[in-house]
Amino acid sequence: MHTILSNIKIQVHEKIYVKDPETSALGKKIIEHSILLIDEIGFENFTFKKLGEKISSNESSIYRYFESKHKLLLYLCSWYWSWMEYKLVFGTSNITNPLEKLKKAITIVTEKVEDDQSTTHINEAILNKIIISEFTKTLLTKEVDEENKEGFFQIYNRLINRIATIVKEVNPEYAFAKSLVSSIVEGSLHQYFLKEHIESITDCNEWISPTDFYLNLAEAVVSKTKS
Amino acid sequence: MHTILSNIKIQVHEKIYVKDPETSALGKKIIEHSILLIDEIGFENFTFKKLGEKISSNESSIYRYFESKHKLLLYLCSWYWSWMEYKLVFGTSNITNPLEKLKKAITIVTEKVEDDQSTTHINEAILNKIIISEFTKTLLTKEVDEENKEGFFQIYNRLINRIATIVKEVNPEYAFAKSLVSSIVEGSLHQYFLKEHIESITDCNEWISPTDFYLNLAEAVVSKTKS
DNA sequence: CAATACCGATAGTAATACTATTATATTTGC
DNA sequence: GCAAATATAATAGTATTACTATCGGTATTG
Repeated sequence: MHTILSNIKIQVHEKIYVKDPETSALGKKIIEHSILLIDEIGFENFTFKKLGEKISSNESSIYRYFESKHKLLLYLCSWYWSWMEYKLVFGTSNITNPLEKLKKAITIVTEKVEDDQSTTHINEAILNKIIISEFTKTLLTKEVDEENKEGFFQIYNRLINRIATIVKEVNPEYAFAKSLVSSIVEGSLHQYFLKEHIESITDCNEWISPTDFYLNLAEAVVSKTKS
Repeated sequence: MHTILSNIKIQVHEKIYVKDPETSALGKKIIEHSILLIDEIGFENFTFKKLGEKISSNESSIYRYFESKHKLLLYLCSWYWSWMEYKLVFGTSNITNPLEKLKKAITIVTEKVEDDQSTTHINEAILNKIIISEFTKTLLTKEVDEENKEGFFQIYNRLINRIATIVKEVNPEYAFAKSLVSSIVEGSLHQYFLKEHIESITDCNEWISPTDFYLNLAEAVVSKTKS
């Protein structure tokens, strides 16, 4: 996996950034430390000024890469889902049995994320924590329609639809493939959050993972005979 | 339902407000118009100053009721879930068959919300729109642990657990009752959001409702034989 | 009818989320 | 190797936000 990932290009929509952070050392530093800082203090308390201090750079320099902190968050999310899509495509490509393929897909998108050593400036395990706490906030804004039209959620969209296609292969009769997948992907983030913060309304804990829960759920749902 | 709801007291944790808005005309006006204004411009753009202008009152007066806009949102969410809990308890009380009871419960928490005429200053249909767009934001903060400890999410918690108990009655073997319910309640909000804004990743539309999706899902999951 | 709670108005503060300008480094292309 | 182009840093400035504090007037109540 190492060599392959370092070769493929993680795609992020061009209009999300002013200048591509992958093209300079400062850009990479911005990405690397924004992940750490957002995780540390939360997106609400995160500012470009604070980030500038952390990387011994200037607020105004960061604005040359991202026009707002919201766009930076969109960048991180896009990057994450692109990386996840890669893992999905790679991890399921050689499985022919649809149900097995679906199980593998669900495992990939719901399992605990470990750091991917092939990207030196991005810690995926920490980025995943940000996705858990901040991703839905990128959708839940008054600008969602425009941003969706611009294609800022394209990759996420494609990821959901890839898995929905697998669901359809397992059971062409099932009428809610997209809703099932979007609720699994988003729900999985939510279960991880509850596990850490509001344990009283989840069964997920040290021994039971969101993956266990959703594998069980998906299997029950797609194998259900028509009612 | 009319007379009963106007008699029961919707409970909101005391520490959420500085002064109970139910005790004065201004307080009720704050609640009524904060719902309308948050729906109109979104929580991020909502300020006490703007609300003050809308109700021909002063910013500082609103601060006498809520110490921050975050607390006001917590109030609205608590109110909503308390109202929903009432509807749940009332709507399921006379059903003895566990599966029927569960179906009814899921229907209540996932169906389209209509305005409840018995509360004159609160438009539940619009409040529901706010819950869809803003509720998860109340959880996804750096203060969630303290606030949870304070009991600010108590009612939501109780609602989830009430339904989880019904799941257990239907199938005592099922190991993920709480996760199932929390993912249905939160997921339903998400599906409503997608239906309005990112239709490409949901099957819900004019004809298929989140309720259809989740009734089908829950039935499949709880009736599944142990694997 | 006096006390008191309530509300509105005003002022002020530190921080946020930027924009604009200028100066200084650094890179690159010839 | 040097000029030109580009990137970055430093500084200043703006409108807005999210409050806090104070004060004076009005309505309520005991």
